[in-house]
Amino acid sequence: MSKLPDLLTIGQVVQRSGIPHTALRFYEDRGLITSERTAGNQRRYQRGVLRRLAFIRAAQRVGLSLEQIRDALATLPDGRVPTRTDWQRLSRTWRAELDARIDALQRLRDRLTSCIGCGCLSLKTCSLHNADDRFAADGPGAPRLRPVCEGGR
Amino acid sequence: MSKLPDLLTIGQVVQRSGIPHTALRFYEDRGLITSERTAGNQRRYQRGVLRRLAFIRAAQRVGLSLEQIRDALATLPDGRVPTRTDWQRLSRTWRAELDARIDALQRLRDRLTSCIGCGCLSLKTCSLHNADDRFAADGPGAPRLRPVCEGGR
DNA sequence: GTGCAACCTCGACCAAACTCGAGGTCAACG
DNA sequence: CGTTGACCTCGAGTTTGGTCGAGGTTGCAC
Repeated sequence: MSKLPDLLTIGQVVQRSGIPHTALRFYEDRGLITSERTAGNQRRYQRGVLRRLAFIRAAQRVGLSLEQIRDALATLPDGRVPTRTDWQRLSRTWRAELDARIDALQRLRDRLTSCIGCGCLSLKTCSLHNADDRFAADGPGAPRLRPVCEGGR
Repeated sequence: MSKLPDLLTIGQVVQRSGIPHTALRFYEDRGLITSERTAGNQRRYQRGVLRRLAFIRAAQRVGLSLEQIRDALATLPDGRVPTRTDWQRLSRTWRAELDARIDALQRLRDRLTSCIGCGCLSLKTCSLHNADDRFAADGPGAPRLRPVCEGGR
């Protein structure tokens, strides 16, 4: 009986994920994915890496940094293949963060229209400016989702 | 004469905008703002620069690149102080862009939940992955600033 | 007319997220 | 055994959006 091979070469992963090999190695460096090695020191990936990669790309698309993604992936079980439940847990986290992000964007859009749009924009009184302050002072507590763009550092 | 002391030093602009002087010079280099010079070669900003700066920060917050912002600002009249109407025109542009971004984020969130969340994630069939493909084809060169979502391009 | 803060330029450096290239190894086919 | 293509490491380069520091000038108060 022909059985699907359990381990993928880097070339196969490139082909199936669309992610360049340079990026794969980069992700490995950064601890987002892992690989085993053959006797000849070549990488062999477990199938699950494809799901991880899809997840990484999806998370990047919504503006999360590799560091944040790595931290999230680190919550997946180490020894075994993640179950549907494991992924669901992660997904719920992203869902909440996405909701927050959408919310922030909508607020911003509405302010932008009513504030810049009306020509009243003043650094003293404008709510857009105040919004900046609020963002800047967002500090204490858990590290928030990186804002869409961090105004000044 | 009633010559209004309309011109601000860079220090004053820093104080009133909260943007560091290094960034101000950087923005000037990139053509986002302009300044006049005194006989002694020091920058003097027109009052309107404050509104421009607020606009720049607001646009950055929603994930637009300085290049995009510069292009948008370039549509403002060159010789005269922009009127409310000028700003309104710009604001409408952003409004559309923001709407598109919000839309894309929502779609992504829904897909993420229904796709990764359900554990079905497959690189062959998953719509998340198909969305990724467009990304992978982005060609060589350095990565663009990761947009909130690749909706507008 | 001097002291000093504020300002100037310019080049180096930072961080993220990669890409590229050089120089070498491994695996499989003929 | 030789060739070819896939793979390896490691360091340097790229873009965006800045910051930092050195070394020099300006502006204003005393």
